[in-house]
Amino acid sequence: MDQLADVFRALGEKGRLKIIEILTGGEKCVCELIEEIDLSQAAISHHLMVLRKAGLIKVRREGRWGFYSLDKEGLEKLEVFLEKEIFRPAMESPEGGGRQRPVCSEK
Amino acid sequence: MDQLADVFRALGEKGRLKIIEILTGGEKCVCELIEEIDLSQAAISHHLMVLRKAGLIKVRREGRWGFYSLDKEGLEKLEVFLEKEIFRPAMESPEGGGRQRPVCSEK
DNA sequence: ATAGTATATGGTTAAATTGAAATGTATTTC
DNA sequence: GAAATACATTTCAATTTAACCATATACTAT
Repeated sequence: MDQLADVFRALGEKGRLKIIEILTGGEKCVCELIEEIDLSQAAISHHLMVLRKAGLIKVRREGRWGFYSLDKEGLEKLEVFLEKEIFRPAMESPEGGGRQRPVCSEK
Repeated sequence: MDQLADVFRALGEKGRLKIIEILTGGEKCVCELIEEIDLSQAAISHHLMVLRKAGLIKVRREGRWGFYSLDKEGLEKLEVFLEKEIFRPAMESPEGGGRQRPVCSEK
């Protein structure tokens, strides 16, 4: 449940979100990311690391190149959690508890 | 697209995630959150502000009390974005681009 | 071996975030 | 009106994070 916060924190940055979006188009080489994103190579490399630690992407190394792609397993875990624990309960929860006085007033 | 990062950043903290989870049970008074979460009143108040700015929760004020609940509209926007822009494309993207050599090697 | 290319990593610094404490502000109760 | 309650806001120190630069590694080509 603490890992989950890491996942969201990883997504909570413009550059990293951009990386994820690009990778929805399929596997990409680091050099392509560098071309498409206006950040230094070092910064992108760092962001890739953060996303990888969060379980959102994975690498395949081929010689001196690194090919990154979405980690479908990690994303699916996220999707399931969000649906089951957040979105569905949220939509089903009553619209306004309707209370006039809270619990704290009852002591 | 920059707001979106704010939403994720808001979710990327244990305490705030906990608040969201509690609120999936329906509207709650601040005092209830204070009882259930092991953080100072000030910290919780601050987290509530962050979540509110991100459009994830909303307040209803009743006298001196504040009742917080999930912002269904904001959550639905998030859900739609994730499904359309991330999860679905991710699942449909080819498993491994299969390239042996990247774009950068072609110059 | 040498040089070059692609990427990762470590050090540094600035900025953002966190939480605690104190204080401020309504609102209610007496 | 005074005291108490519920909560928000400000201030500050500690921690975390992002970006840059320089350097390191890993592989390739010569």
